[in-house]
Order: sequence, then structure tokens, then C-alpha cells
Amino acid sequence: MSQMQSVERQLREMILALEIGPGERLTERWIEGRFGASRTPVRAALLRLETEGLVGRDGRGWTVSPINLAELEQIAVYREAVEVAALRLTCMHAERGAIDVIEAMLDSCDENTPREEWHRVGMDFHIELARLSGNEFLFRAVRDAMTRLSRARWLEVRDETALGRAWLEHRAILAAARLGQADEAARLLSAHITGSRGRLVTSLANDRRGLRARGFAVVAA
Amino acid sequence: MSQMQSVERQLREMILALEIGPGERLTERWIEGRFGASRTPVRAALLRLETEGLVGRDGRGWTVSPINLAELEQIAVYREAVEVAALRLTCMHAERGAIDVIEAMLDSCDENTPREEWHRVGMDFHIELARLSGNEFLFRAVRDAMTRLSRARWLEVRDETALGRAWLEHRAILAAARLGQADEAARLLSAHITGSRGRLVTSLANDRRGLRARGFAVVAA
DNA sequence: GATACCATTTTGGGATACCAAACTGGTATC
DNA sequence: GATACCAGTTTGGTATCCCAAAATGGTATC
Repeated sequence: MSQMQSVERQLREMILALEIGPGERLTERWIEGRFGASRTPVRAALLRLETEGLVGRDGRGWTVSPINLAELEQIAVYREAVEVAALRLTCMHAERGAIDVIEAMLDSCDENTPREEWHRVGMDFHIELARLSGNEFLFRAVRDAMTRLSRARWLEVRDETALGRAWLEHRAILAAARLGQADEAARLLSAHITGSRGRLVTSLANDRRGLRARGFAVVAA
Repeated sequence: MSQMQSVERQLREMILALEIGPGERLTERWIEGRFGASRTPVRAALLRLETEGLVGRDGRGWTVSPINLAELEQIAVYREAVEVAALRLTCMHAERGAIDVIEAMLDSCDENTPREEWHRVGMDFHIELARLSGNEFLFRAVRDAMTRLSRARWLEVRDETALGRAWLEHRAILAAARLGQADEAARLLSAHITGSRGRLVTSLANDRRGLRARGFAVVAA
């Protein structure tokens, strides 16, 4: 694996895992030293992560993108558009086996599963479901949106019941898709996304003080 | 303006204007010499253009992305999803004046307007309409999709009647949006996109031999 | 004539040197 | 004490150099 891709991957993981906090400043030289690479691959990584919205320019320098509540709401709207479109396509030519694989993902989580795994599977459920549409651009759009949302979802204060409800909704969506009921599946997915958007933004807004205390830049809606 | 942005902009324009043909190989050294910049800004430009889908990796080197008919169809589906979603948002909070500005864009084209101007305005109509949604991500998605489609639209063999029909459809969409009739506007836009997608792909498929003769790589659907 | 093989060139990935602009910290001035 | 100012440092933008891998082209062999 080239260093270029390696730096990009490692830096992305650090940002998504909040090891580098939202709003933190980045210098190319620090990254260079941190990953033992020279500036060429570092720059390539920053340029790529910029298009993913994970880092941004701050005048002359770079910063890890802050959590922006207004932006999160816009992403959720965007996500709903592309994810519902993908799901409708999937309903048209749903393959039994493919949907079973997604369902198995959900089954893999139980009460003994660590929280971070629930988090990851919850994201992958939506991404893999979009992949089934067969439309590369809808798939990429969903994956990109989920990536942009993932740090915020990680910060969200979620109770157990919320996770349980999400899983029930996921299963209901799959059931409708399996039967090819596009309108019903779309309705369920829209409700699921709208609901989780509301809870996400509310939770972050309520905990904004706490998040700032942890050094995380959180921009209001 | 920094050279980084300058090289990126100039190279993008050359590719979109087909001055560098789809499928053509690019070497960093050639670009370097062509624009009088060093490899650092050249590589930054290539990395950015790669995310826009205008250039791609070909093993170790770079190529201008070929026209891919299957991909064009997928982009059109993606575009329909995001553009319709944006239009629905616009209908919710449509400002009179903003829509008038878009209409003025259409008015600026008459029988004396050069073909390339019609082409540009036809694209900008959709992009600016999406901007009115107020959702940055839907807007970017539409702009990105239109960029990816633009080379193909430029190659399309269009008769005068097709352009006239497109303008009529554009005006009908604006009329519905002005009245806040979201469903009607969405229906018209969907039909407009679906229709132009069909004509675009048909035209390119029919002229594929001629396009290849001009040195343009055109991948079948 | 086709093919296998080798020397040469080209090319992208990476490292490093240099520069101008921005930032920093301290100092002098009021 | 506040502020204007200046020297030193940091930092991103750019140019250049090096290298290994891949492409190229010619040649010897069958």
C-alpha cells in the first residue's frame, strides 16, 4: 500500500474516531511527523479528506471540520433524497439473497455487542442497502453522507431504547423491500431518517456545553 | 490566484471543452509544461479532478475519463433524485425574485445566441435552480452531476426543436415552482430529465462510430 | 517474421530545499 | 495599561531532486 493511501486512511480514522477533535488545527508538518511520511503524501491525503468534508481550509492552514448542526440537518435532507431513491431502485430488482445478507448484519448485534460495533453496523446497514440499488452514484452519495454524519452520531447521547427502535425500523424497511413494496419501504425509511435526524440534532444541541468542554467545536444550527 | 487553483481550473476547462479528448492519456510532466507550473500544483489539480470524475487512474498514470454510456444513465438517475428533492424544497419557500432571475437566464438566449451559450445556460438553469433550495449538499450534488454530464451533452447531436422543447419545459417547471405546486413541478422535472437522458444516450450510441473516429473513447452501456 | 530479452527512457511516488506570507512574542512608545 | 511596531519563527505553496517501477525500443535468437 502506498504511503499516500496509508496516510489518508490513518488520518481519516483518527478524525472519525475523534482522536483529533472537531475544530482542531492541523499542520502539514505535524501530520508528516505523526505518520512518518513526507509532505507529498500528506498533502494528497488532506486534499482528499477535504472533498469528504472531514478537514477544511482555515485561511492558510487546515482544521478538522467542526460539528455544524445546521449542516447536519442539510446532510440529513440530502441523505433522505438519495437513500430513498436507492431503496426504490432496490425494491424494483431486489434479490432475495442480497437482502438476507443485510439482515444478517443486523442479527450480528446482540446485548453483548460493544457500543461501537452497534454504531458501525448501523452505518453499514444504510450503506450496504444503498449499494444494492446498483447505482454507483446513489451508493457513493449515501456512503459520503453517512461518513459526514458519523462523528456526530458517535457523540450523540443514545439510550438503549433508541438503538432498539432503530433496529426494529431497519427490519421493517428490509421486510417491505423484500416484498418489493417500494412506496411502503420509502415511507418507512423517510420516517426513520427524519426521526433520527431530529434526535441527533436535539441531543447535540442539549449537550453542546459538554461537548465544548471536551474541546470539540460545535457550531449551532 | 494560486497556481494550484489556476492549473485545476484551466485543466478542467480543457477537458470539459473536449480540447483533451475522453480517454486521452495525461502525464503530470505534460501538464507541468503546458501550464508552466511545477508538479506540486499539477498533482493537487489531478487529485481534485479525480474526485469530480473528469480524470481517472489508469494503472500508474492518468487518463481523461472516457464517456461511459452506462455511467451516464446512472448519473441521470442520481441527478433526478437530488434535483427533484431540491426543487421540492424550493417550492416550499420560493422567493419571487429568485425565480425571476432564473427565468431571465432563459430569456437571455435567442436565435442569435451561439450554440455553446445555449449549452452553458441550459446547464446553469438546473444548477441555479438547485441553489435556490438553500441546501448546500443538494446543490453541490446537482452541480457535480451536471459537470459529469456536460461533456456528453456537448457531444450530443441536438436539433433546434430539441433545444426549443427543453426551453419550454424549463419555463413550465419555473411556472409551477412560482406557484408553489411542488408535485406538479417535480413531475415536470422528472419527465424533463428522463426525456433528455433517453435522447442523450440514444444520440451518443448512434454516433458512437463517429465519436471514436474523432479519437474520443466512448464506452457502451 | 515472430518472439524473447535486455538496455534505456519515461513516469509517478516520495523527499527535500526554498520562499513569501502569516503568526508570535516581546519591546518601545504614549 | 494599552497599543503600535518589529524581529524571529512557523507554515503552506512551490520547485526540484531522487528512486523504483513500468513502458519503450531495439536486437538477437529461433
